[in-house]
Amino acid sequence: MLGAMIKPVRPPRKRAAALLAWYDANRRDLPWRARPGEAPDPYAVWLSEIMLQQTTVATVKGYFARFLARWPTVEALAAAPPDEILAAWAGLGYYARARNLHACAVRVAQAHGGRFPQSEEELRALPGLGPYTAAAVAAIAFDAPCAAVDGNVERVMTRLHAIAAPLRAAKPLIRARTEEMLPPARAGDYAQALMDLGATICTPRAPACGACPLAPDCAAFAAGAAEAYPVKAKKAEKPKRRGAIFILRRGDAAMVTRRPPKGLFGGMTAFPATPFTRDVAPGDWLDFAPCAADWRTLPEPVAHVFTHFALQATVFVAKTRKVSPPGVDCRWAAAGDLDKEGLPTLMRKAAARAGLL
DNA sequence: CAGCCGTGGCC
DNA sequence: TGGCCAAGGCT
Repeated sequence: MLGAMIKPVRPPRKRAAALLAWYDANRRDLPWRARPGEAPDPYAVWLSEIMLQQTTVATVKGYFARFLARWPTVEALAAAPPDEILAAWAGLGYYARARNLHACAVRVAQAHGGRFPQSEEELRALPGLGPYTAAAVAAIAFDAPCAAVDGNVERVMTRLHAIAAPLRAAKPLIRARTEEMLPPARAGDYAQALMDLGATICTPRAPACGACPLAPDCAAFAAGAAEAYPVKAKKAEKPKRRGAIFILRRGDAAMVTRRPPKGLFGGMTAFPATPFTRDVAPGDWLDFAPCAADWRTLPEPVAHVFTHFALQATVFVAKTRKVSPPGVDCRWAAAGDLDKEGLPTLMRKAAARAGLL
């Protein structure tokens, strides 16, 4: 009877074997993923990992295909004008990723002879690669024995071990639990297996525990409380802000400008606008117009929700006959070419509202 | 180190 | 409909 109260959990190595067996039978076929037995392309692995940061697989697929077709190698990407990369990234969000993408490509091309370094430490030193991405590229592209801990893994591990501490405090334990299962070989498959499990079985809501290869070991499942994990801190209330976007028409063209290199939409092409990082009172809006003109507001403001605030942007439109754009970094963009300019989604909404798209 | 940084889809 | 979520990194 001794031990009758102890849950018969398999040792980490057995759990990993069960996970890898499940992965071999259920792995997702993704465009950036090497087929079994084929060598992964480190460039494709890296590019996909950057795009997938806080971004869904469905959204990334189109961007990944376009980038890989246009810039097939890291050298090609390094040689591309940063503006073209930013424009191609438009709509994907978190534009610092695009700036770091190019900076990283240049570094790999120049300092590493066009080959990605294989160690987690060297990868971690590249722009845009944090703890997760460095480990993921090392494991997936080079089979280095590294544990890549992302949101999927955090969910799987907090459930597997019923880790009730809030996520931030739980991170060291989650890492230890992930590393203890790391198989000596197949580190890349292990990383991808955990992500596939998190994406298809161990989902945030309504997890399919009945189909989970780790269910026999899962403390949360045993307690019937899988959905209770991970425990997250309360989120701050999302502020509501107001602002304005200015569309200056000159015949068929509209004035666009280059956003400052950092901050919201850093480096992107956009219409002139009030600051969005704070609420700007309607009475102050015209202070930020690119020039004096007969500015008319469109009837309905454009609504756009960012990660940490919700914006209601009133769109102003005016016509001018001046030949030269009124500001530094300003130029005229033909309405028919606006698609190629690579406008962030908020600016596309404004253009559409003004009838330019 | 908590705040900043996009977007689209889901229920 | 609004909150939550998705393969995080930077400062």
